[in-house]
Amino acid sequence: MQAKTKETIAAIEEKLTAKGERFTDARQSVMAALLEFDATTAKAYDIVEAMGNVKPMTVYRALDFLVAQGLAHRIESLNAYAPCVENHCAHKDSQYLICDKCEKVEELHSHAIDDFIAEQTAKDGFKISTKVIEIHGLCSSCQL
Amino acid sequence: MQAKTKETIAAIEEKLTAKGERFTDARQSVMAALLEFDATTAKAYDIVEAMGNVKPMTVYRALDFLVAQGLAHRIESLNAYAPCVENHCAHKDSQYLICDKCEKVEELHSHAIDDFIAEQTAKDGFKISTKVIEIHGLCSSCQL
DNA sequence: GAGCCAGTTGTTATTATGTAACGGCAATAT
DNA sequence: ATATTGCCGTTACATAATAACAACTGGCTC
Repeated sequence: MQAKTKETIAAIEEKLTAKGERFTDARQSVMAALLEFDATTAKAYDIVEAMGNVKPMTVYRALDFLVAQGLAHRIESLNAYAPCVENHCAHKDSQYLICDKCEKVEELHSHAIDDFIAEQTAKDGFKISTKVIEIHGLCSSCQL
Repeated sequence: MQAKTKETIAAIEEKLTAKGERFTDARQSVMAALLEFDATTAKAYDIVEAMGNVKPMTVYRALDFLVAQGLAHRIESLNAYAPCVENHCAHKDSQYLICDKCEKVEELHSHAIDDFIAEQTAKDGFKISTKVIEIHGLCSSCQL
């Protein structure tokens, strides 16, 4: 386990306990596993495998928790997850840039895109609850 | 089977043969089944069930074809499919408004949104290949 | 401390979703 | 007619996710 992972876990622990949430062993382990993939996406069963001796159910439950806490994102178009350590503003409205080669995920937080979509959908009288915005392609490093 | 479905199938047949594509029985049946769901999303296995006596593989193959031809869309966030009859411009860059109550899907074709995203991602040197933009919420009818 | 409650975990089984592989058949091309 | 290509049927399998229920844990209250 990378040193950085340990640090991050410790920092998260602090934040969660402050919030009154329980950062249990299972949750820590899954978060750690996710972080070890180093900003690339990981499938639930990748984590199951990486952890060894754990049941899928355990991993899915932990992932649900992490997503709810904004510590991970689910990437719908890949059935995968990415860790998220930075705590940005709302966190509900992000857009993901997913490199299909190196699998790294970057987040955009364009209020402009949000506003734009809100404006366009308002015309239809559509009431937005959640948005899935996942942009696939090649990151700058992988274009070489 | 609705009368409208038959018409639509016939129209598609014509268009596909003009393109040199084969609109086989399996493909027709799956397209018809998809249309019968009447603009709501359908899961692959819903179609398997609706058709009876068909294997999943058959349905998945037909769906792949239909998606490739722009006659259906895959909704990643639902693992589902929606028919698409109108032939709009590029067809690669649409945004979907998905009502979580009635399951109807509407398409936006906002060049503005596209341009905006292109502009934002250009800053990161990210080269876009495909975009998944799926907006969930309630359509105007279902808000009442 | 004893009892209680909500949240969490362990375990098993099951459902849902999607593919691989291969042989045969059908349409088209040479 | 024969080769080639694409399509289909079938079986088996792989991957993704959830249901259900019992047991445990941590913090409450009395």
